[in-house]
Amino acid sequence: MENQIPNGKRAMEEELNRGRDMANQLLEVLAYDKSITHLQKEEEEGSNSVLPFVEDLVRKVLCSFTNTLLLLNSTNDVSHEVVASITLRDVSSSTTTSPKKLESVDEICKSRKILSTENRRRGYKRKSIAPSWEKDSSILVEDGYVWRKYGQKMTLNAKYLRSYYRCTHKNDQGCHAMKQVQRIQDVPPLYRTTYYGHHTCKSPMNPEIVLEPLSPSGSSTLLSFSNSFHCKQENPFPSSLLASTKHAHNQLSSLEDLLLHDCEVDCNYSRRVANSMLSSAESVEFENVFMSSLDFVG
DNA sequence: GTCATTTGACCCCC
DNA sequence: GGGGGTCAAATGAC
Repeated sequence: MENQIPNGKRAMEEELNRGRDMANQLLEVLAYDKSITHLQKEEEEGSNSVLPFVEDLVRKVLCSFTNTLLLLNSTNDVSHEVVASITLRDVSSSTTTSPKKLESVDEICKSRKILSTENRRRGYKRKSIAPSWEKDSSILVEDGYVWRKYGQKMTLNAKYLRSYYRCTHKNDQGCHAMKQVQRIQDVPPLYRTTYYGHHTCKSPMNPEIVLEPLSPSGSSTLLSFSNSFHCKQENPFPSSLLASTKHAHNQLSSLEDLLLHDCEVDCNYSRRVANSMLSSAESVEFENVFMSSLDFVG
């Protein structure tokens, strides 16, 4: 049954995967080039570099590949909208305790607990949808969207934590796309990324593209991206990779964390990317962390 | 002050 | 009943 995918479709998938891989490689090259020319550019203030423009273009290409793959994996005969089961707790009996009336810290704590247990789950939703698609990869490919981590969990039959992400634009644009990242293999590192729902947001990396709804079809296709380029860690390098200093800092801390606790990643790649994101001083600081992490690894 | 991540707890669903 | 998905307070970074 699973082999009923038409050859044409499979060929398209392979071609799209290849294109996407190449776009990723190009992005990597750009990041490397950026790090090399970083100091030069500082001295050449006012020079009009085309790098940001090229980078933007590459991201758009990347988004196109991602979106096309998503669309390709959707089926025609299933309802577009993914309906998550929404279960609201009976709120009629809930009480609102005013902390102002409490006299002791203990009581405040207790009231917080009460508020937590009685009110915090009113909007509780549970995903009841089949994954849109999933892929296994030893690298963690940029998909052109910005994700926000909302939880992580150790699962029963897994050696590693599973991380839960939702689209950053869930609140401002009501985008319900989600993904899970589960490391499934140690050596070589292998990650399984499972996508749920679809992006209805206009990604900042790709403002022109709004994804059409994906079907929640159970016939998710396993996409194996060939790994002709080196390891890029998943969420610590989201699509906002080079977008802002703020993100760069966040990613640096994630990167440090990776280097210290998840040493299987390609350190050289991480090093280049991190350096490309940072100022000279920060790069020096990062190098210190990097070198000490190498010492730690031995 | 704002925003992202961490983390313990809640609770749906198998 | 327990696993796993989600929430939201706490915390940290900027």
